[in-house]
Amino acid sequence: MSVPTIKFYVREGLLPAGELTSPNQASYGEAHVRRLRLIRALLDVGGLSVAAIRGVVMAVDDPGRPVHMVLGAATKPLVPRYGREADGGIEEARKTVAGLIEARGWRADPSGPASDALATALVALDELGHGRFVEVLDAYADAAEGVARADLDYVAHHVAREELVESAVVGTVLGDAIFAALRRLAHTDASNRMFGRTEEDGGAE
Amino acid sequence: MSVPTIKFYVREGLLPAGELTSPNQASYGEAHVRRLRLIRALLDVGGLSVAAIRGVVMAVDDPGRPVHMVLGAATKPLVPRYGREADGGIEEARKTVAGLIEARGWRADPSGPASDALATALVALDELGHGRFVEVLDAYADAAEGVARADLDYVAHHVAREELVESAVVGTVLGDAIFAALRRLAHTDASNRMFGRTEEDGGAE
DNA sequence: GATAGTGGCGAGTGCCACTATCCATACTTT
DNA sequence: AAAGTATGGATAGTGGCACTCGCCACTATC
Repeated sequence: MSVPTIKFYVREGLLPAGELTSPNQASYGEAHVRRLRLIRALLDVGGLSVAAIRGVVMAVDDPGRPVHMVLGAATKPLVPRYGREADGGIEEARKTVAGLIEARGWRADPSGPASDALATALVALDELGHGRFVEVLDAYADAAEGVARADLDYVAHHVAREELVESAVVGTVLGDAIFAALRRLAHTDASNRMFGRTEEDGGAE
Repeated sequence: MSVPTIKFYVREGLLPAGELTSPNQASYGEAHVRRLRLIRALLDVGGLSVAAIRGVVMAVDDPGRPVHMVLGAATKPLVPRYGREADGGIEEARKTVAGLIEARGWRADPSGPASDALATALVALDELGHGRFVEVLDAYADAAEGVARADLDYVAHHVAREELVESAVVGTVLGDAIFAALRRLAHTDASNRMFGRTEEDGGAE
């Protein structure tokens, strides 16, 4: 971690400035190192932009807000922003999403950012000729519930209350990466069973 | 979709040039439109780079190769490239991953890119004080297997053999996005149940 | 026959995550 | 005490990437 980079993060508001002991001497503590690791994790593994990370840390550092609001604010920058404003059929996709939320009994906003992201992805899939994919959406939702349960379980056992928000952010971002990697491995396994290969370089999907 | 952008894609090798009917007139067909949609999906939803997409389409278009090799080549650019070379403890994480693959009986390469990505994420988690997370890794793996089964099921029923490779790419990328969104929704649900909120703006994580 | 569009190509744009340079001051070494 | 080095702060520059512009010769269209 180079010094100029750290200065850059301080300027961008990702990292609090060290406490000045003299006009040109500042001291950094364990909290700074920890924050730095958080930034690197969100940046490298999560692929977040500096602006998004700024949003996250501002929410994490906000002292007086009720927990669930901080959670909302902190995780809002985590859902990726899709460029295109869906050429068409987005309404139908939204209905599908709303129906899923309804059927599952989820207490979630059918017009929130996560629902938007889901609808956008479904539209893209449909445009590529995979409209029938919605038929397996339930299996995905089952898996998502399973993962969410595991996350809650972990949080309940291993996370202190004051670390809750940061843990939620970390878990959301790194959890995505971990699950994606596991899915790749499971796909590789399936593909190799199907086509009868067992070793070699990259591993077929 | 602006004309210069399309010209750019052709130049970058993402999109085959149209068939020239005159020295300066080319005709584009359904295949081009489809390819364009694929590119936009990978770019916008999947967040792939142009270079990665070039790798994908080259593999997809390669006619003579055995299916599993094309699958491997096509999905290789899909696993994200993490910048940092893990400060330490990567060896232990690798062992954890290898152990998981072994325990699951997965036919997957414990030193392939997906395994690498998983190990990197685990290291990052550990550095942030969440080393115990490995305890819930099995639940994640269960979910990943469930999703992979659903994917296979979908492919078996709805995908023609000649579309297999492209579908695998699309499914890998969009599937990630879809699952991530569903996970967000499931988290929102859990959080709202826990903190007793039911509506309002963004949806708390 | 003027306007507008096309293929092809090199160069330019804007955004983003850094990185280099500078300055004045302060700590460290000898 | 003198020399060298490091730090905080600020401004400007770099490189990569996904486009985007402008130019050219030519052609399709009104």
